[in-house]
Amino acid sequence: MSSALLQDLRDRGLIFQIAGEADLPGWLDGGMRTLYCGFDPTADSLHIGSLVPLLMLRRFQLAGHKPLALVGGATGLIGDPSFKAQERQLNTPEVVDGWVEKIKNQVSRFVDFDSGDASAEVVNNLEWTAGMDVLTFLRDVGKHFSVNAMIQKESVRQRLDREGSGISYTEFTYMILQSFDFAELNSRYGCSLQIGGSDQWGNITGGIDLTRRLHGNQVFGLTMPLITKSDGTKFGKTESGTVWLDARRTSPYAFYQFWLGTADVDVYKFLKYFTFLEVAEIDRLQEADEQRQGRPEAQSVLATEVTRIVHGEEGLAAAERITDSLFSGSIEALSEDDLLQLRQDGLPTSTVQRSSYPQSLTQMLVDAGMAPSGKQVKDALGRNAVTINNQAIGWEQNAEVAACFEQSRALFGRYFLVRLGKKKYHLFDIE
RNA sequence: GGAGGGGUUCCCGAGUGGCCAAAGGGAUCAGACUGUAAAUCUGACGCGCGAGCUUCGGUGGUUCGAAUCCACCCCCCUCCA
Repeated sequence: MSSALLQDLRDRGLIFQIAGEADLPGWLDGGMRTLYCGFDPTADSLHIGSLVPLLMLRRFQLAGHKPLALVGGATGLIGDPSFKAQERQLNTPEVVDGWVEKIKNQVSRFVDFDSGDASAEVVNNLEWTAGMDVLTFLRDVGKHFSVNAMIQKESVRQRLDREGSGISYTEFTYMILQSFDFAELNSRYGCSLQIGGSDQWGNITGGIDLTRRLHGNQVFGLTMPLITKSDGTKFGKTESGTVWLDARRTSPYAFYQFWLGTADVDVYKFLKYFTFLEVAEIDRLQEADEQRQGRPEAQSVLATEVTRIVHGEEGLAAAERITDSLFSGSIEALSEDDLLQLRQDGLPTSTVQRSSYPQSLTQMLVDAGMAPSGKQVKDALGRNAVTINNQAIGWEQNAEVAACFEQSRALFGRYFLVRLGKKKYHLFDIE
């Protein structure tokens, strides 16, 4: 059953490196196996960078294996130096602890906890590290690590070689902690496969070595490729920052829009990475898109599928509702209920008092978070790139806020839909 | 503790007394072209509608004038002890 899984993962381009490649297919076919992937709490939410490993856990579960999602309550206190250019600021234990709870919750949505023997579990590595004393750690764990080998790892190479940065003993120890996790999960759960991003290779192989030395067991590792975009810019960022999995940080609407904006050259690859659609189906979609003139369908499929996975049917419906009304329907066609719904669905909204308008439009839009500085609004105004209820506003009207938001032009006496550029919308509720 | 090298606007990185709000590249934003894509071209890119205001690790000082010079301090890196 499971060599098929590996084949599928290969077809999707999801496999970067495998440790124990020769034995892994047979081992997976031999029955239900337990695997794990770690997620460190570096914020109160994971971002889309964690989506591939999360879905990977699910893919293994669907193939009949048992996934463990490890939330790094301990490792999150230390900070992973892998491929990081600089030493990171430590967070307080209280803060990290709060994040652990949130991330546990988040992670739980991606795997199935009611799957018989293959039911997922969430574990926290603080459980087996918090009580360990330094001498035990150094004698029982540290003794198995060769510093000579550790400094050879590519993941810390730039911190060791590069002039102008360095690495603290604390971060250098991270690898040992994560390795110990693997060994510990091996003895507690019989866990024998760790998956992670390609940047985790060094940490994973460290854990494989330690498990063999400590318990004499052969375990496996599998890494996924770094997600890249064809234009070389970083995946997962938008002008407003990171794309988070938490709906409170990135609304389902914004999330949906993020995927909709995927470049043609990347979209089929992302469909394979981020959805459960069959590879053959994705290939068919690609062919159909290539036959057709003009706009491909793939982006829409991608946005729909991923938004459904992360935010559920309801979140998807909200995102589609806003998208449809803003980008295809004309806003005059919206009912007051529709506007309220958009607001609830996560369309950015501000309430402004009629009596206390800001001095200028630039100020108002900056206050609303539509642009980081007045300069950018000014620029947009100069190019007729700002519209209020579909009416273009020019630079000369910058100081005439009241006129721009004149009540007679309002939708339902109070709403103004302001567009900046092609894609940024904001609803103003004038009281 | 000693010697040397560094800390510049989001990032990388020039700049060593005025022509510096500070080269260049990247990222980002807007416009044109399009398909809410890419590529390309154009413009913006410390803040402010504006007059103007605030920046080059920190604090003082020299000077008509300092990112640039001086003093002290903080932080980072390399080598030595």
